[in-house]
Amino acid sequence: MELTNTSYLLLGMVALSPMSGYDIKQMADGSTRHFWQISYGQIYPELKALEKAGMVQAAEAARGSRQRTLHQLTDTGSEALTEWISDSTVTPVELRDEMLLKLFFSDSVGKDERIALARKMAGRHRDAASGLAAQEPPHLEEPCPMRLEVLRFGIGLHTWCADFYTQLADRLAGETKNV
Amino acid sequence: MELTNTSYLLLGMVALSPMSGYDIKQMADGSTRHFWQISYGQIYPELKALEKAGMVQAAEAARGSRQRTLHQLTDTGSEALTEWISDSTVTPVELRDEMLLKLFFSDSVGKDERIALARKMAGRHRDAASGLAAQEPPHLEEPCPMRLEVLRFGIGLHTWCADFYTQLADRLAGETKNV
DNA sequence: TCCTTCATGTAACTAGTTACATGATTAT
DNA sequence: ATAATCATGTAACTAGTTACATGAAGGA
Repeated sequence: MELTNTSYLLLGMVALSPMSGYDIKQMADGSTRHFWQISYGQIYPELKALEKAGMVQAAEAARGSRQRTLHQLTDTGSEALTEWISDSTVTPVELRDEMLLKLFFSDSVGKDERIALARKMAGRHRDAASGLAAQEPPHLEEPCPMRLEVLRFGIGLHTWCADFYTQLADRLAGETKNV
Repeated sequence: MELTNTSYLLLGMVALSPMSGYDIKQMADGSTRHFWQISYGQIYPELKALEKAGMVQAAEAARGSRQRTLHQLTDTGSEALTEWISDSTVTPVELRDEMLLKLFFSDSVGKDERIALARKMAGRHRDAASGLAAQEPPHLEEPCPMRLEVLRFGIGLHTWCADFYTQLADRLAGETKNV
């Protein structure tokens, strides 16, 4: 079976503790979302496939009469996960930004629209940064240092972006030429 | 007809000057690639669709017996493009980074592997930044200021990332605890 | 001669999203 | 009551990539 990065995300999550598909989605939304989104449409079918491949083991764990299936990493799954993490093949970071595409072509529109766009972008990144900052655990204990490092990366990145676009907007507003 | 962001990328490109699908690909690879990739598999069918929708006008412009179809923006296309750029609806930036996903889960692997990964990532961003820097025009004339701003954004972003991962790797290497 | 670049295209595939359906539990 | 949350799932769709095919022109 060919595992995708999303498969490894699932393996990595159940490695932290046994989880349901719902748990994984919650966890991912609160951690990996800013650089790797996932949806239920991937999670549930993929968990089934991983179980079939012997990478995770499913166990019924209903709460009352509300069904719930916990998934636990197997030795095979753990091995596959470790191998994947250890393989440091360089892969490119993929970025897609509609607003940046607009900014790229915005020479043809009026100055005010251009500035407004840059300011919106600055705001977007400020919001993203503060959203991530809210995820930071209040206590200074560090059970999983790298998760915290990655979170701080996200905060720093969006803060940098916010600053860039703020400065850009200010600079554009300060220029006298162009209408 | 429902236009996608990729459609607008094509419109934006042919707005600069009439272009063939091949030209667009070259242009995009040398400019928008770092935040909006495109492939021939999208370009050619989409150009046909845009022509049918009256957004671009195709004209045969063979060089010798080597075929070539130039596409020119129509008034309808120009209007659609301007409207799209002017609409400053806030859309999220999409990021996908396999290596960052590995780093996120790398608490379970050895310290050396973790550091190696961070260094690889630093290198990746250094390379990306210098690749973009090579795109910078040598002459200081600015026909399309925003294109240059977006390029500088890319350079700055990757430089920031490179610095982050370098510092992270150094910090991890400096720590005494953990094996 | 042969490799690279110019140039256009398509078919098959992969990944991922959206929208929906179902139903139990808990909080307001 | 009823809204929100917990929980699982699927079908249809969309976007995008990959791999291939074709062929001419130009340079080594």
